[in-house]
Amino acid sequence: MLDIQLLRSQLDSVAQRLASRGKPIDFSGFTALEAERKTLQTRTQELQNQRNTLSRQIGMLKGKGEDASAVLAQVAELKSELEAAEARLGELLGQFNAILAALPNLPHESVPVGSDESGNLEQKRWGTPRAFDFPVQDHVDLGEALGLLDFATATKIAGARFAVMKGPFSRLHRALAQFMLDTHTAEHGYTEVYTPYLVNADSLFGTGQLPKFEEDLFKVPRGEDAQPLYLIPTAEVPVTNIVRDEILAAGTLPLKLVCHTPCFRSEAGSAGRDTRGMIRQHQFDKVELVQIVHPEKSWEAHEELTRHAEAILEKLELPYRRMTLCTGDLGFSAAKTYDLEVWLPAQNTYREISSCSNFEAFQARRLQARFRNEKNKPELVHTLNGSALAVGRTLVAIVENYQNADGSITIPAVLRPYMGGAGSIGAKIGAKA
RNA sequence: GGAGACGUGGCCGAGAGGUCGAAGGCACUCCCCUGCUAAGGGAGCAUGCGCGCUAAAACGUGCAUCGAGGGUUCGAAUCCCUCCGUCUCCGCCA
Repeated sequence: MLDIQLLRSQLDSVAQRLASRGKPIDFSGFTALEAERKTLQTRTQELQNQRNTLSRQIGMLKGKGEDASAVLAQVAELKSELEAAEARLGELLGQFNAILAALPNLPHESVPVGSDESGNLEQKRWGTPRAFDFPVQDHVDLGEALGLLDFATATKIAGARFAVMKGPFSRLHRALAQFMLDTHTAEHGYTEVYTPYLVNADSLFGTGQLPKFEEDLFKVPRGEDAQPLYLIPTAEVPVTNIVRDEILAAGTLPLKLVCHTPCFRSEAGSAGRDTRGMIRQHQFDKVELVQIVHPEKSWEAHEELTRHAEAILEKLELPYRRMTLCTGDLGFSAAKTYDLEVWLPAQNTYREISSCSNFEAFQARRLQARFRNEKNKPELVHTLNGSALAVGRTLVAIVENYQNADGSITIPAVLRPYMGGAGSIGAKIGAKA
């Protein structure tokens, strides 16, 4: 959420910066709305002040056993105007809140202006895509041939966009998550957390998924009057919400948290995209990094956090590149985002495997997540997060990049301890009857 | 699932329709006192928003906020309703 003060005082420059995201927002009604708000709020508070003053008099008079009917009559005169003013002001403030809740974050000055992903800026490449001397297969062909990846059964159990893994694939999937968690906790200074996979609407509002993006979520209705819950689309939601409505002591920052969870996305707007394989699923695992930092440290933290994600790819020796998302491709809540894209030889391209964002105070304002600053005053924190990494896509990347001519898959050295020492996946087990 | 109790400032805790944004304590900040071992005295100390002043603060003033939202009332922390949550007992259970 943007600062309402900023909107009031610098509407034009805010509108301009938001327009760089591609869809210009119509602020034409805003100025009139704001003018009405200002006079109405002042008038309402004035009336409330009169009512409060008179009511206090009534209390005093009655306390002394005196007649208060004259003052009561005075208050009665205020009543209708006050009620009307309060009602109208409530409407106006409701409209402001709705506008505010739907406005995306301001892109940082360093974000390149562009209309879509073609405007994203490549920052760096790491590693060299391997040259294959045999026809490259994708993870679906490789996995199904090994009998370790089964989409047909997943479809039977649940539907499209789910996967069943078996044997060494399942273990590799688990190994990846363990390896990532161990690296971030042991080498990057993160504290591992375990959180709910179902969250309430307040939490999703806090990180920015609600109210605008409800159709991307799986909603779990409950009883008649009970509030619905939602399956988390990312651990960002429960983990960042740890600090919702909190005022943190100054010494507790930065908070560096890492969390492995499944993520659930309805992929409502993605019908027909990436329908093959494990790239885009309704359910996938992810290891997420979250940092809650002092506002002056967030840009530094953004670089650091991105490096932590890159470190995983480097340890796995997977070629990748780092992209700075342009204004048109930037997510709703982010001020700046680096996407890490891993090389997928079967697609002969780089595909997103991590997204590392600085939200500055945008989420913190929604969350009312604050800390006591140097003046001992509550001040909004800055929040950041990044995938490090999406586990399913990492598995895809390993299977495809480490494939051998015979259809077996070499296990990257750093993962072998997690795989019982195995150096490759090759034997066909659990083949379909 | 059944029965009961409860939700107040950073924390603990009083208040039970009127001058209460809220006693008292702890913590914290500043000042004074004090040559010692978590000593004493004084002052300050919630958040958001509006308006004024300001370069911006500080400051002044008003409004709102005692889990959240509604209601009753001239007036609600206090009464009523709904929701959220906590605790105790019983039942059930991975």
